[in-house]
Amino acid sequence: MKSDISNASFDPGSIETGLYTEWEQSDYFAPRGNGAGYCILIPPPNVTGTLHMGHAFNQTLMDTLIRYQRMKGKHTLWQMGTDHAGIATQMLVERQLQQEGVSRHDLGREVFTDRVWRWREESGGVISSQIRRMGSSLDWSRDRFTMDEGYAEAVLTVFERLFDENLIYRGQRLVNWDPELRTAISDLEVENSEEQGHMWHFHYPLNDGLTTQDGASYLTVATTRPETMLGDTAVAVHPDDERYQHLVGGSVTLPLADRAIPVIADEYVDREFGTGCVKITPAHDFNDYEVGQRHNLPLINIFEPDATLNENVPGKYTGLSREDARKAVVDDLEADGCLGETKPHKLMVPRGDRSDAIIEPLLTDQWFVRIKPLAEPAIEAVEKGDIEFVPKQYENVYFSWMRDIQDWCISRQQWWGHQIPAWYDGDGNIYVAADEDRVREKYGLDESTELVRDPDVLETWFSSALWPFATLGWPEETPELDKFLPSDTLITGHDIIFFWVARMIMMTLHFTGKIPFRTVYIHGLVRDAEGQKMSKTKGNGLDPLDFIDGISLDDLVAKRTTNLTQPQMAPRIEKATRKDFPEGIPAYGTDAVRFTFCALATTGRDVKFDLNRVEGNRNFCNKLWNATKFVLTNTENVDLTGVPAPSLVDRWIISKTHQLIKDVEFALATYRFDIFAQKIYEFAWHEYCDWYLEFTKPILWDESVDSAQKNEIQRTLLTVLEALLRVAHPVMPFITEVLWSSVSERLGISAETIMLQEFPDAREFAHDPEAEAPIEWLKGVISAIRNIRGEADIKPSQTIPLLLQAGETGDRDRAREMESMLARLANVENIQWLDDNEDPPPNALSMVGNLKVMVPLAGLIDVDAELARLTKEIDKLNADLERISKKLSNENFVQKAPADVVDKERQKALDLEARSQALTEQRDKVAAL
RNA sequence: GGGUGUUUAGCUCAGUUGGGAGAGCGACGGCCUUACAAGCCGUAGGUCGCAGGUUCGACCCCUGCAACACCCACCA
Repeated sequence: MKSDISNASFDPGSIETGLYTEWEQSDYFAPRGNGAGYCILIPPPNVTGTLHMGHAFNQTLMDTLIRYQRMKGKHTLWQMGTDHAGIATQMLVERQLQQEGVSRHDLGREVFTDRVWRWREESGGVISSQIRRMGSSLDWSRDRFTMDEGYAEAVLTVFERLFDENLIYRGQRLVNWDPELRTAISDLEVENSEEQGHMWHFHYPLNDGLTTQDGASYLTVATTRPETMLGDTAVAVHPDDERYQHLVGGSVTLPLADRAIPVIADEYVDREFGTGCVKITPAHDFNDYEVGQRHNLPLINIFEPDATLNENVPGKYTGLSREDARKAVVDDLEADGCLGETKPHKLMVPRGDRSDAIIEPLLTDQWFVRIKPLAEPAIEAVEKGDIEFVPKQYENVYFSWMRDIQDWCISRQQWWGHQIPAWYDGDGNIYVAADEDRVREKYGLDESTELVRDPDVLETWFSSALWPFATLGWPEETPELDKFLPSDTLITGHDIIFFWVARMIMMTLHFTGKIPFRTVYIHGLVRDAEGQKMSKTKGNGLDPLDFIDGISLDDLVAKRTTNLTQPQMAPRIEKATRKDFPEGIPAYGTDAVRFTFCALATTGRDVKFDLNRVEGNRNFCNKLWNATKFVLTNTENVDLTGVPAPSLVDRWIISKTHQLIKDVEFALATYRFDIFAQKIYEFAWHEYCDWYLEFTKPILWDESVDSAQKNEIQRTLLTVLEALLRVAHPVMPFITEVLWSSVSERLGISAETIMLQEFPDAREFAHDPEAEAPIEWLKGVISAIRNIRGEADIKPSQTIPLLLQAGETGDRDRAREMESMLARLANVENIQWLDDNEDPPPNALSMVGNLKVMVPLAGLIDVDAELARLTKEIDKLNADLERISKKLSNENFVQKAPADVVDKERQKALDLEARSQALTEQRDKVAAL
């Protein structure tokens, strides 16, 4: 992309828009070249979703690695794909229908799913365009959807094989039931939260004249779920509990229901807790279910799928909601004199992660994956180190879950998703194959057998689990499977380790015999600046696109307050928004946002997202822009022929470039995206711009300097900048592309894009300690003068004379050599060397090593201010000196510490002492004035 | 109840095998110096959560405690 940057100021929107389309149309994102394969799996976003902070963070890291590896010459694939997101998508469309006043049942299954497909067509483009706006270099040509034809084939094949291997079964089990969505969900989809409730004590009258030890004619049970008592089928006590042993085998009458239920003994009961008597409701509690199994208790299901009470309870309760039934039961028990004490009680309430409805354990027929046999090899793969987690401690999280894994409920009573490929005949026999024809063929059934297909669908994560191989053409044997499986790095948040990562490992190992990926990089979750989870309900969410492209305050308020699940929050959200963003949010651009995410990606902790960081990094982009502008306007006539003969400052910045490349490569190899960003920032701003560009000015602008010398500087300005842009490209693709096109042209490089250039090689930039030392010395002297200026309040525009004295051998030559830079960067004139025995005029002194840097007072300097500055400096030195002397006078230290450490400390003490002494003498002189 | 992580400058966070406490933002002071005021120069902030231990030496290793965060778990 060609654009004239010499007169323009930095405007992210104008350079970023359009560039992505050019890249994509030029097919730069597709795998290319003969290098080794490198592949990253994208966690497929919901097809009907919109980009959120998690995506932006996640994709920044993935794209940084992908672009880096592509530049390293790898045959790189980052494949695009989206997820059908069963429950989430169905809920969304159902909500739309609700606004139209119809339900999915009014439409019927086929019309409804057609409607979802249509919605997917309409809205699927949103997330794609947002991902493009992030600059993510995904291979769109291989875009997959978890319900496209080939993918569906993979899903059906997996289901059938697992069924045939007896690893999938159908059974009646107590499952987590979401009464609002009216479907089963898996253990992982249940979120437990502590909520305030009550503990009720009920009296169940003993039968046959039995009494307790203290003479009561009833047993007292405690419960947090009064309404479930209507389904009780026993009361349990601990077998060794002396208080109740004599009652075991007897019975009580269940009030309200007026049934006799047995008193049983079971180890499950905790004698210490409550009264030591537990009501047992096998059909509505996971523990009670187990107890019921052990004692052959009947199961009485008292709930309809929507959690209203059914006909298995006394008629007056039938049809009531859980909440109403609870109240009625408590009231009626009280009226009957069966209610004991009631007290507030904190309890864990299970809620559906999608619906937020309270989950009900319910006895239903569901499909399960027998997971243990799949888990074992998956555990082993991580134990052996074939798969590695970064950071390492997540392996323990993985192990602890995998070793205690429970069978996986995969059927959902929904319409949107992969319908389960199982058919039933009139006798309830089960047949599994991809479609009905294949069922008949496989099981030898003719048309006389009537088959009905199971109406349920598979949960979304069942199909996502196949992502590593289903996207590459499995069950066909494709070249892609060969090249890109296993993939290299999986980058994801810790919230989906169980949902997705573990299941991919199990499924991929089982069906391909290969691991799905070598490294799992786990990043933190994105929170707001206060560390709160971002959520629509709280109204503290930020849409990445809003600070990439900017948004007005009114638009932001509108966005945050529409479609709220709790509309009453709107005023509060509006107020907070107007306070936080009085001017709306400016457009910071994608590069700044990506750079920020990288900088925040320290290992293993959540990130608090702060827009101030984005602003700072936008400024960094601006810095790069202007530096390039400077370089371009000062290198117009550069001559690139001949062998480079870099000067000392050139050699210094080249050596720094060498170090930069080594540092960033190490950072990426160890997944330290924060260090990667930090090194680039540090080098570009504080070495290249702050120092090197300033060093070049006196040379470039001095008419007495010969053109050959200028040319070397110009050449280095360009080559270092060109390398820097390539180093930074993985994290800030847009601005580097634009700047690079001009810089590379100046260097005679003809190439269409930076993204297919090689990543810089450290060996092409000489490591040069002999150039670094004098330049660091020069920086020290300049800083010393600036310090005197700052502290003594000498105007920058005031040119001052400079005196130098003492110092190391060679300092004198250095000073002469770099006089022009010293003069310009510190605005000094008449640099004068004094012999060691010469007595300097009254002056302000600063020490650089042993070198005395002096600015004559001569009416320039306030004596009191100078005394204060010296005192401060001396105090600092003396504090250091004291600490070191103490160390050195410790015999143990001198004897036991390594000799080189001791020598170093001794040398340090000598230096400090000399400097302190010089400054102290100086203070006396100034004081005497 | 079990587990993991965090605790360093006003804020957000680095600190690689134990050997002189750092950055960004913010604050303060000074500058329109011909790339950039989205900038430049300078300055000030920290008994590194607490208490012990190991060591010549601890932000770093060990033990205990505290606070916060998150994950897992069936306590009626």
